[in-house]
Amino acid sequence: MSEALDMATVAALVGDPARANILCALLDGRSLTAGELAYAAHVSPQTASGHLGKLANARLIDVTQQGRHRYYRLAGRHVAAMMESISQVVAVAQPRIRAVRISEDMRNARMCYDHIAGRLGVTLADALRENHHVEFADDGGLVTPSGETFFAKLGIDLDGARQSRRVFCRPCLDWSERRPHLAGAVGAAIARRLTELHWIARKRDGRALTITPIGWSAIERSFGCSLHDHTVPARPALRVVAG
Amino acid sequence: MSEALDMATVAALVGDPARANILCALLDGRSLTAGELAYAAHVSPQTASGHLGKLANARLIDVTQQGRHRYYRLAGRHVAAMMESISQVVAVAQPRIRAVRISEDMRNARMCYDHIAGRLGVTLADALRENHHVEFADDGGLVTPSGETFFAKLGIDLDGARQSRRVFCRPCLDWSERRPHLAGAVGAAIARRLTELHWIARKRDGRALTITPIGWSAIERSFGCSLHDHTVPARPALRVVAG
DNA sequence: CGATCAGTTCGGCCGCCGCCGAAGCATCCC
DNA sequence: GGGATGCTTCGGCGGCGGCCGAACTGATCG
Repeated sequence: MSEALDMATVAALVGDPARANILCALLDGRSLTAGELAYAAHVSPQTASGHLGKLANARLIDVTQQGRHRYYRLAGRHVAAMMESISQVVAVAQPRIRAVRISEDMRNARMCYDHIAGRLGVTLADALRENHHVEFADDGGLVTPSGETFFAKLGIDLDGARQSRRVFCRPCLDWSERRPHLAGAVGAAIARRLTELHWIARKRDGRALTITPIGWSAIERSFGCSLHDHTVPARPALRVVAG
Repeated sequence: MSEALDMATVAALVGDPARANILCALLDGRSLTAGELAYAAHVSPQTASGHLGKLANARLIDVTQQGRHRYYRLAGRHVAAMMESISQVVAVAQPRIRAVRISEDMRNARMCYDHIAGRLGVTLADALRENHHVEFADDGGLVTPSGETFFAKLGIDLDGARQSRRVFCRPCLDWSERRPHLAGAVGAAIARRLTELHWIARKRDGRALTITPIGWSAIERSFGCSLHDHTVPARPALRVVAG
């Protein structure tokens, strides 16, 4: 009974457009400053500050101060999971025509809290499934023995992931592609490893990802998939100079 | 971007105490009349009607008319999953002293959408895990080969459950016990089968469950667990007469 | 057919909450 | 120290939305 009241409180926090925008902006797992979040939420700094205070007070987000900046981030995976499940309800309940313009960068490859989403995420998940390295059900999955050796060869530490007490392997309905990509501990481990190998890299301030020229062929080779659906990799020299 | 707006809309629907109460009341998967829901939400019938209209309009609940009654139910598992994930955030974010009085009936055994929760749910999950019939990770799990035969012997159709495209097996943090019970397709199949066998039965209008005298020993025997933590089964003769 | 009951619709009241301007603190830089 | 900049607090305005009383619809029953 009182549980429902607490749930209403939490839901009401997410139920404000500005706060929902803030939480969505944090969904990629990074820390953002109050100013950046105010901009993302399309509200003034004072207003954002109020919202951030409420979210932090309810322990949906955490803060760390750094100089005169305050960095906010999601309080944990459980918050990301909640946002995802709300998004699922939206997808099921309001299957309206997707007139919304999704940036091509985001569609191609992006981070979804701590794993890879977008065309790249779906392509990788398809490849892993086709090669019987993983199996999916509606809201769960598992890594096959052949998958174990495959991930080991890639340098992905599955035992470590398993110890994290997270599920190994979980399909997550892709927001833009409407087909599952790989989430869970394995999804996070893959994203971590591919970043480490510089096969993928975050674009400057955004959830979008770049597939590096090295990564392009390396991913196609090791995952046995084709990335031809993706746009050509952005000129890396330019990016390095710009960065 | 617009996705965040939609999410805010859905979250705002859950964010009202009366509506949260309504959704929680429907969490056991049954259909309730508008009047019952008004009572559950502690609001007048007119007010409840307004809320129900909004929830139905947003496709969070479905309606069927029967005579002069209108029966409302959750629009699907995705809604139950969302409510569960919100509840998880509440549990993690507000670990305050549980001063709330939980009814002993509810703590002992209850339905959680379509599977068994409460002490019984946790006990069953523990037994299944101890006997290596299932394995759990943080947010996923699997049925072992020994589990397959175990469930088959109980008359639980795992293949059918697998075809439903739901995860086989998923731990779900128990609301009252703070430890995992078994959810997913297997959880639902177990609940269905145990009801079929009359080992458990719903108490009259509520999520709470009764363990029948037959069920008491049968469950202890077949699952290899002790139910001594549970209260003695309520007098069945009385219940039959009353029902 | 009137009476009753379940449920919804209408209308108006009221309070909560999101919003921004202005001011108040910190921190950093010269 | 002075003056930026980043963020928060305060205060008052305005509107959305939840609430209930009253009236309406439609089903059931004698």
